[in-house]
Formats: sequence, structure tokens, C-alpha cells
Amino acid sequence: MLNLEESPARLFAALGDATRLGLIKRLSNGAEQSIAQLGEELPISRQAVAKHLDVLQSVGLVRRTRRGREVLFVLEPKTVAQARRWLTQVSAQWDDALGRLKMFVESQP
Amino acid sequence: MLNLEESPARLFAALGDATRLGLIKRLSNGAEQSIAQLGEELPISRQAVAKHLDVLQSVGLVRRTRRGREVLFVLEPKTVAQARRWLTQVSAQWDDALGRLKMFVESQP
DNA sequence: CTTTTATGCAACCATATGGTTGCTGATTAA
DNA sequence: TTAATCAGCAACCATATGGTTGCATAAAAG
Repeated sequence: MLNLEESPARLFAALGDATRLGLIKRLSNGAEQSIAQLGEELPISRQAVAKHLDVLQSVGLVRRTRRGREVLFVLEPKTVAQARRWLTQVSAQWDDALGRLKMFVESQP
Repeated sequence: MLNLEESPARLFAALGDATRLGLIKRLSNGAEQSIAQLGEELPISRQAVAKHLDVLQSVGLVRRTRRGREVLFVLEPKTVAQARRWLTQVSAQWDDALGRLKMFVESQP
């Protein structure tokens, strides 16, 4: 897996597509699903779906398993959590900064 | 502001670039900063920085204010929180699914 | 008033991205 | 065994993206 800690950009980029977000949402029900299944309701070709899944796998958002002739995909919630953590840190730093500003203002005579 | 609730894809796409993540991190200290300031340490042209800031503003991640001849940018933590919320929901749905699976397995004779 | 500073606008360029189609190979079903 | 299903590979295409340069404008500083 790539180093997402120091470069979450690729991870967010993988999330930055409506089709891929849909796939993730669909996979978040916990079920393993094949490429054909995942593409059933989508208005794009199977190959397009496969490419999207490749992108998701390349950043570790999904894991693939072969079973016979089909390939099953499952969500990797740890990677979702990594993205969440980055945003949480930004929010926390923001809150800290505002807190310090408030303290400074209140300490003025 | 665009409707991010039903289409967080554009929001994640805006986060999907290392330069923009750097800008966000830099802005998370709470200080308003100009385009020139934000681009000081970056190895790209001022126009490139301005374009990145346009992207961030177009999804509501930053807000711009004009002061004299310069334009100041400030982080919009509410939008960061929106992205975080989407990821949280995916995680929660995943946890629910696993919980139901566990209950089902344990209820088997 | 002249110069510097900070930004905006527009054209341009190379590459990435999201999509397609056609063909091939392997596995399951009839 | 033959037919249907699921996936992989490769080429191709249009548009988006991230970057550049050159010139213009407005405000602050000298």
C-alpha cells in the first residue's frame, strides 16, 4: 500500500468522483460484490467500473479477492478512517487556533 | 455555495491535490493570508496558487475577502466538517453491517 | 508623480482522467 | 462439449487539470 500518511492527496482524489463514492457507499453494507454486480445499476460500461475499482484499490480503499471466474471487492474501513483522521486534524488545529485567539483577546486589558 | 450534501465528490476532488492540502493545512492556523503569502514557499507560480485557491473556494473550503489591493483567504471549517461527516457515515454503515452480521451468526443454532 | 506590489485575465501546453470499443481467456452452466 | 458469463488487455478519444507566460489594472509606497 502507498504511504497515505504523508500523502493523503491521492486518497482524497480517489474519493473525488461521484461514481466511486457510489461504489464505496454500496460496499459499505459489508457485502463482497463482483465487478458485474457493482456495475449493474450504473449507466457506464463494465470496463469503466473496473477502472474505478482499480483506482479505489490503488489507494487501499477496497480489497479484491478472486473467487472462481469472478473478482469480489470489499471495503477497507481503515483507509476510510485515515482520510477522516486527516480532516479531524485540520479541524482540531483550527479549533486550537481559535481557542488561543480567544484567550489572547480575553487577556487584553 | 454548491450543494455538497448530495454531491460531496467535488469537495473530495478539491482535497485531492497535494498543493491544495498544503494550503488548507497552512490556513488551518486561523490566520487570514494573501495569495502572495500562501505561495511564498511553493515552487509554483502565483497564478497556479490562485487557481488552486479558486478550486478551494468553489467548493466552499475557503472564503475570500478583499482588503485594499490584496485578497485574503480564510479556512471554512464547516465545509471540512461536511467532508468528515460523509466519511463518518460510511464508517457507521459499515459498523452497522458488521454488527448485524455478528448478531446473525450468533443467533444460528 | 513614479515605482513597486498584489492581483486579474487570457491564451496556451502537456498530461491525466473518465469513458468507449474490440478482442481474448478462463470458468461455470446447459 | 458447447454456450454463456465474468473478467483482463489494449487502443483510442474527448475533456479536465495543473501548470506556464505575457500583459493589464489597481493600490500602496517612495
